[in-house]
Amino acid sequence: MVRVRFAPSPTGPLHIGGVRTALYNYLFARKHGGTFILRIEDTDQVRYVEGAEDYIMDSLEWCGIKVDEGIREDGPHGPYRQSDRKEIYRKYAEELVSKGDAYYAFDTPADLEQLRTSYEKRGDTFIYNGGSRNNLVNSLSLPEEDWKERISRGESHVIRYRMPVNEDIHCDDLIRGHIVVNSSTLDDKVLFKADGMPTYHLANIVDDHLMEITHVIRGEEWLPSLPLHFMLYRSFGWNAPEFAHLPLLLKPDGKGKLSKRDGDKMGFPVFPLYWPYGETARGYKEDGYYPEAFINMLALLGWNPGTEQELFSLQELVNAFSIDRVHKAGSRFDPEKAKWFNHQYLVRHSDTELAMQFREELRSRGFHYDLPELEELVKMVKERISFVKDLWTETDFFFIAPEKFDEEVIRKRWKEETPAQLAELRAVLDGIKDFTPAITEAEVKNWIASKGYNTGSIMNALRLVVVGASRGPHIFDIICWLGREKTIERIDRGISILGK
RNA sequence: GGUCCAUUCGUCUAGUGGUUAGGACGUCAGGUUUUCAUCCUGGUAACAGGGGUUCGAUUCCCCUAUGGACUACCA
Repeated sequence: MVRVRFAPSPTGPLHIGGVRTALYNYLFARKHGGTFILRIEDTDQVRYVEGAEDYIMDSLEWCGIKVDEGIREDGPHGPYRQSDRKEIYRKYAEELVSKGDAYYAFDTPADLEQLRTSYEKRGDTFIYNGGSRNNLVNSLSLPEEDWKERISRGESHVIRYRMPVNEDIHCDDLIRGHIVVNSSTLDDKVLFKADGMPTYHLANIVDDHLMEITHVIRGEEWLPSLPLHFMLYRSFGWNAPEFAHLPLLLKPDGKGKLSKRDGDKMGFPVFPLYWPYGETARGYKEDGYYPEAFINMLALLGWNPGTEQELFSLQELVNAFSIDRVHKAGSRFDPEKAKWFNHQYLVRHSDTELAMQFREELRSRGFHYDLPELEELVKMVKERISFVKDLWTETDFFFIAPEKFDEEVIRKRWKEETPAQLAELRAVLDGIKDFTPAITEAEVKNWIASKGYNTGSIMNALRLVVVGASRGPHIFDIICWLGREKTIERIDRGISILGK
């Protein structure tokens, strides 16, 4: 039975890299008929941010990633928040001490900091491990009655893992294969902090064991601690789960991990939802992305099915997903492709649905229209937009007669004879009984031909007075949607403003 | 600095010893649309470098380079 977990830390808004990690865990669980668990790792009391926990859960919900066991849904392995599990960790740390695989250390952070800088000055690196622990203040270097006295006195202390000396640690990763690290390059990591909380390393291993996690799928930033985690499982005598370390999401340009700064700089969100606290951040949802498009885009960043299919529903992703098709190298995030995905999903939405959303937007702008009219509009422009909000920018001139007229177009299209021709056209339009695109187009073209006018100059001048610029759908679709009256109004207005 | 991981078009990637190195995004050109866009067609563009192994390496091994992660009583 597959059991996986997504274990974020509530230190701020959930980054899209985190969303992808959650997604891959979810896909893997669903693919194998397993369970997807959300565990909140809030053992750092200092970095805890109010609201982050709800943000994480709301984000997953928006994405359609359903949690099977977690804070909101509860489950048989709770609680699912580490601060609520506080009581269980100390005894595991003590268990390791009694086994001789961990020890008490009394060095203060200030002492260690000083050591680090003095080593650095000499060009050395300070490592708290088998090479140095005997010269430091801990239960391995101190006489037994001394360190026992310190503990009973309540002296501040931590519990550190006793990393073996010069032993090759062999680990396996589902994505990266076999990895060997010599234990002497590793340090005696703190497992239990002086504040009574476990560190990530301890809490993570204990909870994964207690929650019967079978596969740990997490970001590549955890790869360096994989040997430690292997050792912890060994010390506890537990079977280790399978591990898979996902490649990182990189900046679209330049170097390094994708960060909030990149989004701000290049104009795209780095978070799924709007983050309302402190330094606010925009979200994909509020930017107008469909969750399906967002998820689809994210899924293909670092994984692919080996076929040429690019558009996947969540269910299709579940069916196609496999961990061994996850790419090894980090992937640069491409905001342009994200837009393309959204466009693909937008055009697949029905005209009616888009029209309903558009109607809401128009209402907020003070315009009230019926659905069928708006559906006509949607039909005209949906192919050329990526977001629902683009409906307005593409069709604003349908609702507001142009205030300004494009200078470039005026220069090219507004000739001496234009006002007179448009006045004639006005009369022609006025005489058309059935004001539909097909009939209007035919009548107007007949008139142009009979007069020997130049089609291009008439059509473009008409577009100029109706739209104000050289853009928009087919001109006859535009004027027929507007109706005869408004079209004529705009012609009159254009002639009076642009004159001759 | 140390440890570990990675390296195919600008970007996401396919490819597991013999391919004209394929697709998508972007970009460019042509066609369509007497607007703009869409759409269609086509083009551009990649195996980081050097050694091996092999009849033959993008593919296997080593070195170098480059990039990345980690190096906290943070996760």
